[in-house]
Amino acid sequence: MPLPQTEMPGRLQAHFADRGIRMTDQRRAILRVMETASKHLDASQLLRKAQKLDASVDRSTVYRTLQLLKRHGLIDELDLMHIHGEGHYYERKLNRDHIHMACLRCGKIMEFVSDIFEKLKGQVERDCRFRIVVSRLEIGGYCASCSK
Amino acid sequence: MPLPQTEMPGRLQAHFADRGIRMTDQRRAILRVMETASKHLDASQLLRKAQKLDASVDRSTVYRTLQLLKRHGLIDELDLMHIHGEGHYYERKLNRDHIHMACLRCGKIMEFVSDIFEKLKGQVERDCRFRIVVSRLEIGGYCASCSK
DNA sequence: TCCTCAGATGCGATTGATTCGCAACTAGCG
DNA sequence: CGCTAGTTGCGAATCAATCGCATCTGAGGA
Repeated sequence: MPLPQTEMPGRLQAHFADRGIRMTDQRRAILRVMETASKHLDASQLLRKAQKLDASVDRSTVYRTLQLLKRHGLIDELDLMHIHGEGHYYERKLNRDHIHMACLRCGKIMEFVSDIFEKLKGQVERDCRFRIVVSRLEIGGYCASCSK
Repeated sequence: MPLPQTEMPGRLQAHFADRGIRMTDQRRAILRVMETASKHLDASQLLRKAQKLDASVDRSTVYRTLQLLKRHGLIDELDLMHIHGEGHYYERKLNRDHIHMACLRCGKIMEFVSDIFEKLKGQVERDCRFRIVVSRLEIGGYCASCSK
């Protein structure tokens, strides 16, 4: 039997609690959507989904919460090569960075984890004496089925 | 003694001529700015510089020409981690892809060429059977002097 | 050299994403 | 339970980028 929502805060809510960041119904809804989203929500999708949990959530609050999450390094902001317009996409930052590939023909988004990517970041930190906070590798091209 | 402008077209103008793309005074001005820019112009900087060469250049023409250059794979579009707002930056695509690093404190932009990056792209093409057309690796963090 | 017209341009309006200003509201501490 | 700093909703504003359309022009052919 699943615990009631308030007792199953998830990592994002836990992070907020740890830092004494005030929790509101609206933030709870937004964080929950981010926690459970399968992938890559843009601001308006996030708004719609959050409003299903708490109808009072406003667009501004979504943007303000996204900024908060960005500042705390809890989410990554993606462009996905602007395949669907100029907006941004968001996803929870997980332990492992990954590459995003966008097929310019069918629009499919793929992800790829690579040790070589980790090595590359290591090289940048060492050779350029640059302390990496956030990194984003996006690739546009043609997926296997579309390049045939 | 430098040749007159019309006889020194540069690579972008040459590419246009090769493909039979119509050349106009406005495009000549915009291409010339892109050719000679040291780095990373956004659309409004590009507009201002192009208007110094041809006062009639309009904002729309700048955006239309940027689209044309993008479609022909002659320029890369960058975000530079949105350090200075939501707009885009453009630079001529050169033979060698490079990584862009943006210092979150001082705003400095650095570039870095790496064989490991080339290897990583090779891995993606091979392992994911993905034909890469364009790739963009941007890193945000703290440069050597700012991390002290 | 001149004609012609597909393609390019300027201008102003428009879109779409994001941010802001402000008055009202509320979480959470004492 | 009351206080107050932090948060919210709302509507207006901003900013980048695009569009519609009437006008103009590059460059190939007569």
